[in-house]
Amino acid sequence: MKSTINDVAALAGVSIKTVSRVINNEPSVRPATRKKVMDAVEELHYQPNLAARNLAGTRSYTIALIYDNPNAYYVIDMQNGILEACKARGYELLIHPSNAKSDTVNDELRALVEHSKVAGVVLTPPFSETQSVIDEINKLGLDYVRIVSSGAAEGDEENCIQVDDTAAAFDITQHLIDHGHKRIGFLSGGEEHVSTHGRLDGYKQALQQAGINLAPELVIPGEYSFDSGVAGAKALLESDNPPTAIFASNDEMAAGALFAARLMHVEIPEQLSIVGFEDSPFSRQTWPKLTTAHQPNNEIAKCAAALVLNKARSKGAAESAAANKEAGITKKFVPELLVRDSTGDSPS
Amino acid sequence: MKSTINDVAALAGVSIKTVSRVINNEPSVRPATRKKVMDAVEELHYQPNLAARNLAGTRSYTIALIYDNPNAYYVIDMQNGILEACKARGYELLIHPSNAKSDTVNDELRALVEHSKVAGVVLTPPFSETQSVIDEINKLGLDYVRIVSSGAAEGDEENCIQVDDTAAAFDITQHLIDHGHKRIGFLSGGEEHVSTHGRLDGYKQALQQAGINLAPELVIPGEYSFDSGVAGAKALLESDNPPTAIFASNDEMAAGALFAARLMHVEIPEQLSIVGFEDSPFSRQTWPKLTTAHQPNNEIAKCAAALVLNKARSKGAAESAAANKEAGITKKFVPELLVRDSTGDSPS
DNA sequence: GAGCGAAATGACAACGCTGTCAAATTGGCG
DNA sequence: CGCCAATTTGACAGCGTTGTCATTTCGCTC
Repeated sequence: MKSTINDVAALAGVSIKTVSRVINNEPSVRPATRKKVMDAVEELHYQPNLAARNLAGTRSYTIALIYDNPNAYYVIDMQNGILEACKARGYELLIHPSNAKSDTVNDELRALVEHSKVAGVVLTPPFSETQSVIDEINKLGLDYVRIVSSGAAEGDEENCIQVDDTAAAFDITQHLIDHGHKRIGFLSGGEEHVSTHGRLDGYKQALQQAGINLAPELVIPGEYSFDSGVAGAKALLESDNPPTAIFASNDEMAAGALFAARLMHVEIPEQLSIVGFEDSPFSRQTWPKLTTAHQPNNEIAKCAAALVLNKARSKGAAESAAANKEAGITKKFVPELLVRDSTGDSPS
Repeated sequence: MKSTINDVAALAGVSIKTVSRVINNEPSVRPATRKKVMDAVEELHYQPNLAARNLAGTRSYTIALIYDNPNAYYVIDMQNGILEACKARGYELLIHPSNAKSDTVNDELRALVEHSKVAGVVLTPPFSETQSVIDEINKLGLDYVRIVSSGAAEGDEENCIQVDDTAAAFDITQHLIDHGHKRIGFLSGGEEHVSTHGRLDGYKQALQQAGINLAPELVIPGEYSFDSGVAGAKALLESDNPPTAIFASNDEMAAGALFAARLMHVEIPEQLSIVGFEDSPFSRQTWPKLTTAHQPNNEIAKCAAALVLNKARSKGAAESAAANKEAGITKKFVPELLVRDSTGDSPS
């Protein structure tokens, strides 16, 4: 039924080692031989057994996605993107949700390597921005790719897929300013995320460039959640001198802000403009639909996965190939402004 | 660094086979020996290597989750539940999104078995309700658990985790009836889902029991999506004799209905009541918050995973254990009515 | 067409575990 | 105290690959 490398070798009339060479794209196989083998592979629908490969080889065919993110859409997008890249190259993906608070990631990482012989990992915030995690990974000799907010790439650009939160936040804020808004509230994400600071920076830069003074009371701390968006927007709207627009650090918070506005009978966008960030599916399902910044998570994930996979692969093969193959992999993304219905001209 | 079964055997002063027996909980090991081995395992932090196990054994330590569902929350809940169960038993989970339309599942299933030696699968709708898929799985000799709408369990209750959509839909409809609603619109999910029919049945039964005639024009076909909810609700509201309440087959459709209502300046719940189904996180983030039926997906997934895992395990061990272990596994769930703010008394 | 270095191929061990089956140990009983 | 059956333990092969290293074949040169 299921064919092994032996079957292929027999059919092609070569040794199993030669088959191994062909399927691993190693050099030193004559074209004629290679063809014979490939034909046999084709005919038998041969697929190398992963367990055997992982066991025998020095390199492994499994990578892991490590995350701690309550946002289902984000996780799914990431996951699907990585899965695509894996499938294309015959790799397997281990999903590993963890807990940033509990501080057990490092142990889990070690277990992942020893227990399942993982070759590489894709790290998402906040792990991707935590030094101790990166140190551990280096100690373990794992290949990795960090999906980070630009600020966190430091001297490690090689291993990072960057999202330029600052530039995108600048654009968003500018959009608000263009509509005549001068008092713009800012709902912050969690302190531990570098993106929180990046987005705040973009907001500040846009204000400054427009000659608008930063009003510290308009910047509300929060944590990337719906409830936090509700609370933040409420605080803002109940203040003495409420803003005419609110920049929520992500779509969930924006949805929360929308909820708060509704609660307080504030019309959107007539009396208040609200923007989000990420372009989550539900930013299209709110009323009104949210103006936001499109963050292509699926694409980001695909690039991240392709990057780790190339690394893992280039270990054995020609190192030079690495740079070569990175062509087609985008390493820096700038979420693009997406104007929908939650923003309009300033009422004042 | 990483210890193998040999290290444990050496430290415990026994053969590797005995160690194997202990870690697999096989009988025929004297308590004293067992303890020696367990101490050694402890001391070395030994964890069996999964690739080796999968390669050597007849049984495997990997299961797969097969799904085709655009609802990120659903998938994540399922996934996390299964992951928990897997982790507890040292299993690995392969995530396998597929496409019900493309009809490639069967091939993919086969590849999963041959390529990765998967031992069992958890199937979610619509695959769990597709006979050809189930046939293929049986042919492959895979253990499986189907998460299905009650109607689809047929004579295969043993392998099913059932969700009683009919009972839950009945309760929801009853809730509406209790509030004086007599014209209740019904927004259907996709035809291919058995749950669609189950929910419709519950709706019909409640109407009948209350002596309300079914108005066929109030039942709108759709497909479990936001857009479909918008369209369905619009059609209903624009009709000559619009309903005073709408039962949307899931929360996404309900959110769509909310959107349509807003568009048409219909106040919820004053002029129209809307209910959803599933208790997705965003049913709490709409305005107003949705009345819905709480479907405990995470719990369902955990039970499903525990069930496949028990099956895979009991293969070698005492068969009798199976029934025993199933204690604690719920096999039938009835989503519970959750009254929030989108329903109220009938205006008429 | 003999000789040589390079390229292509193959034989075989090893990866870490489980399954099979044989060997050793145990305990009960006459 | 010895014998036998039952229980416990171990030796060894094998799972399907890859890595190492030896062997064969090839393409030239003179």
